[in-house]
Amino acid sequence: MYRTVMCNALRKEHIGQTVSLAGWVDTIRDHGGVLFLALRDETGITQVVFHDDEMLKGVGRETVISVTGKVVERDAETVDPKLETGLVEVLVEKMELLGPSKSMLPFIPAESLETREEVRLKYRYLDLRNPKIHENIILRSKVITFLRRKMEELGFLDIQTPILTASSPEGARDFLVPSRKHKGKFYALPQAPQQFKQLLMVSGFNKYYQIAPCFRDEDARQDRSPGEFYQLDFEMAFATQDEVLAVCEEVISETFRKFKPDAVISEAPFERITYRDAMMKYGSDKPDLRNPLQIIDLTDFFANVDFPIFKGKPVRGIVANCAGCSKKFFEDSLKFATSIGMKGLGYLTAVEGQPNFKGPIDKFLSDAQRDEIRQLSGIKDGETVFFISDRKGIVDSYAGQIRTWLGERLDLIEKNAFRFCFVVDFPMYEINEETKKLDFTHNPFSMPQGGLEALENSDPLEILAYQYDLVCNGIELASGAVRNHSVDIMKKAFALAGYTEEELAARFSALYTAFQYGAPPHAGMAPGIDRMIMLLADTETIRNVIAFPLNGNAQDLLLGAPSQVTEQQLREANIQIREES
RNA sequence: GGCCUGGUAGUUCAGUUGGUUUAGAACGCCGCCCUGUCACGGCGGAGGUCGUGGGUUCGAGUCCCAUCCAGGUCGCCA
Repeated sequence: MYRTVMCNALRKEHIGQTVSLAGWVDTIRDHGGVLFLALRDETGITQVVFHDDEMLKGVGRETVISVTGKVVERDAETVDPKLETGLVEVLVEKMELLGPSKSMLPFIPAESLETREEVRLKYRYLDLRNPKIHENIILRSKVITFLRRKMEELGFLDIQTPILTASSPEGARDFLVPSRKHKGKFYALPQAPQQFKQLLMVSGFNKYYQIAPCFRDEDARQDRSPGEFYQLDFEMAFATQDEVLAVCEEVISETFRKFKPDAVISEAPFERITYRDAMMKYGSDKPDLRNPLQIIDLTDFFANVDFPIFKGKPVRGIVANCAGCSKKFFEDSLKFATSIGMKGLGYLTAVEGQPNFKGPIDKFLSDAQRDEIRQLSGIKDGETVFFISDRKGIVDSYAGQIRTWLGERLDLIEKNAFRFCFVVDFPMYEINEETKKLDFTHNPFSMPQGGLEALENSDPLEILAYQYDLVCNGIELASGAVRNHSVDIMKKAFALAGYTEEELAARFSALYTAFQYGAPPHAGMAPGIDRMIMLLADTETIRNVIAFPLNGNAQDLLLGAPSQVTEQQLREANIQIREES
């Protein structure tokens, strides 16, 4: 037996007992004749005391030892209030060195957060000893367990789908795995279990879920780990959009309430915002509702103002209280605007008791127009309205970025809050700027609103899909859709995007065929596990909630992946490496 | 792939307009001292291809060019 108690177990009532502890040496304080050693395991720290420094030969920081000794009370003036075990200590009688450690560590675990990420990832096992990072991984485990319990309770079945599968049409780049037995052919790792979960619905499974690994060969972001990530993937037969959103609401809000009991969390039902409204009011399809600022449309107003720069273009306005803002604030706002590609940033400030506004655009306005803009914007004395104008297609994004900048700069973002909303009614199609042809906006599996009738009789760009996102604090947490389970509607939907029935049948042969043998209507969703835990752990990079993450360059610095393989492995996989000139 | 920022001791960083003999600090590491610390303390010490290659110059950590690496960001991505 290495230990009889863990390092956070001992309390006053254990005084007098003989115990064994095992763990890592956190610190050693040598007083010549008496040595204090902080022994750490996953649960905490216990101070153990040596009176013979010979016993500690070869023991340094991060050495793994086990000790046996008697639990004694600490004198009142020597208790350590920072430790839960601080009232007692263990007088060591016997020590065993279980795992020596090099004395020169790349970094001290407790200080890993100040260390370059490259080094942290190379010595990830040391990094993971940092209690903060360690806690994130424990939290991850607890959250996933909670999600599983919740899904089971709601009647979902946990079903595994293949990892070695066929290249799928999700839109991202696939990871390919060469086939040994089928020369020149490849498996692909799933970008999501999309087609399989739909096939499960056709198979008669009523509710499916899975903590599903997803693989996409795309570049990393702060909130997007490269290569692989996990989703709480679920799908429901005979379900409407509202029924899916209700499940999502229940699971997500309970999860956040359980793991963030002190935070302000949106009450279910979460606000539903149409894609069109989100783009207009927040300038983004993933609005951060902690930011109270909203964007207003001033296009019609400026159509009648003799201001050449805005003439004939869409114009957006944001009212913010900048009273007391310095000249530098306005200079910075302009600097930010130009940094994101805007040509300028106009504004007007309402001054108490004055009919005219302060700001460069005022001189273009008539008195009637000044009244009108006060009405339209609801601006009050001391407030400023900022104007964003550019061509359609980019003006919303600019307005959104200005909204975010103002919110952050003016410190308007609500603290310790999780503001959820569903963004719904995404357009089914969009125009591809290069080819001038119709593309699916999201994925081609979504059901168009209005069904076949809409596809046949409406302007395709006006058709909405039963496609929805869950957004929290400006982060896209989940995405889902009511699926298109009708072959007839599918044919028409693909025809509009320029695919023949033969192409449809070839590209999606499994679904295309399966749907001809009795497919139930079905719908689902997939919240991102990593992002959810990132929010719950209140950490700024997604790599802090993954035990062994790839770095931003999609490399595993610990095991050294990707790596070269032997000639024989290449031969067996029927792969030849092309020499670049 | 584009752009921004960075790369100096094990780690985190400083290093001025190119010029102070031997490139510094903190933490860590090693040695000695210390019987009540808890981020113990004191004294002493080791530790550097200034990312790499080339160039300018009497002289380069510092300037120029190229290149590699890292972080962020856009493209990409649900």
